[in-house]
Amino acid sequence: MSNTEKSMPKKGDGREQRSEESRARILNSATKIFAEKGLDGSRIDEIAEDAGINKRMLYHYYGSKEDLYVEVLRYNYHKIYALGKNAFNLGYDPKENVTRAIRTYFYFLAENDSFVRLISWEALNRGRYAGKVIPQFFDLVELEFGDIIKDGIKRKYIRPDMDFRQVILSVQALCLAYFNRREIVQPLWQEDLLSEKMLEARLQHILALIFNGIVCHKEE
Amino acid sequence: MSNTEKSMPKKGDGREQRSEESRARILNSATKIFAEKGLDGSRIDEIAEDAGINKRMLYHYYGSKEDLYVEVLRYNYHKIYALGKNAFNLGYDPKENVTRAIRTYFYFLAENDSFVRLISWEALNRGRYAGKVIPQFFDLVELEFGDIIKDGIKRKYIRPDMDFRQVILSVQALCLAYFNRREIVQPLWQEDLLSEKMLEARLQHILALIFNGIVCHKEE
DNA sequence: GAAGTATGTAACTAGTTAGTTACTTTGTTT
DNA sequence: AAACAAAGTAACTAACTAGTTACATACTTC
Repeated sequence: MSNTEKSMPKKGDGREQRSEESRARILNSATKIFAEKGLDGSRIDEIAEDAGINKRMLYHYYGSKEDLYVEVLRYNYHKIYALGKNAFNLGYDPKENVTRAIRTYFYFLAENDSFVRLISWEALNRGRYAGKVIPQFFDLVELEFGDIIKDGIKRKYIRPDMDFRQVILSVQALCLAYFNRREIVQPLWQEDLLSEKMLEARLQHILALIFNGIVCHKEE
Repeated sequence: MSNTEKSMPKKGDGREQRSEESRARILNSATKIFAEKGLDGSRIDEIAEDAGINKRMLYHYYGSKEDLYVEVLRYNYHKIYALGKNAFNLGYDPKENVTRAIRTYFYFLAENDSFVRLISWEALNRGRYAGKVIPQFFDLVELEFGDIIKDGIKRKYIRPDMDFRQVILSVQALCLAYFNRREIVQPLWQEDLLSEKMLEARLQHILALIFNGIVCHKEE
């Protein structure tokens, strides 16, 4: 669905508001198209058309294709930054903390396909553009999750030989890969990976793996 | 390093051999450049120049940019197919089997950066091109690793509630992410992620996670 | 309500890019 | 060695694409 229909500027609007709406429409369309096709695969004309705006104004607001791309990254990374700030706070029970953080992260990814794809493109871009944006946002989430892990170790719930950086990377990987590699996996699994049932099954698998691994343990 | 220097066709070579060499040089250069920049980011002219060959011949041998890309995928997927055939055979000890398979896969990725990047691009392409190649190769590896997991369950070493498809995806994710997200992680970790020490540390972390998870267990 | 400024449009430009064509060189076969 | 075919070259084309320019419209402010 194109962006145009839902919010073309009305004639009576104030100038500032219309401009604000134009900027927002461009950002939404750019998010959609950059996420779908990457920086190289996307066309400025397509973004402008999808946003229902003239190319002239797109350049007026965002300067260049690359600048727009960086803005898109900033805009989307901000979402997960906000998520971390709200949902990653430390409660008493370590298992509870880790579970909540992973669940929050997992369902955030499930609902933000653009985000998943944007960070995947960026990984392939070797973080060339994300580097301009990440220092402000990303490590904050990582650090907050890192605190949860470190707290779990201190309370002797998590094994002390676990490097929290490795754990963070692993949790990210386990969550991301499910969405990231969805289209590759789908034909082999023959199931709708985004159904409520399958999402929950994946989350439970991740939690089981993170907490206990695949091996039979006598206790629990 | 360009491909040209090492193997420009010698004047005395037979026609067939020169042609074979040209095809190979194109495939190597294309692998390098497609892996680096993706399908959209790569230029045919750049590939031709790197291969030290005229564009005319590139089209003569491979037809079109997309066809060449598919050939590159086929060529590289074949490597891991060969790997699976040799290294994923079933021994007696389930833990041993899983360990060997993961170690083999992990170090294969460590040594085949192009492969890592190509499958990552393909995930973002929604498997559009890999789909033409995967049926022959990829699921074979997956199935062989699947057999190892299923065997482990039968022997009561692996928990019976583990879905082997989820386990495969998780192992892939844990290995891939380390290389895939290397450049993003590097500035935060401040270490050379490809050093022998760090590679082995990551592998040990993956094995620990897969077998036992992060939680303290009394036995072992 | 006039002047000024932000928003918007369409046509254009200069450079790029996948793919082609007309032609040359070189190895092979008889 | 002549005839043929495969390998190779350089210049070209048509379509595309990021970014610009000259011009028009409409809101705001004085």
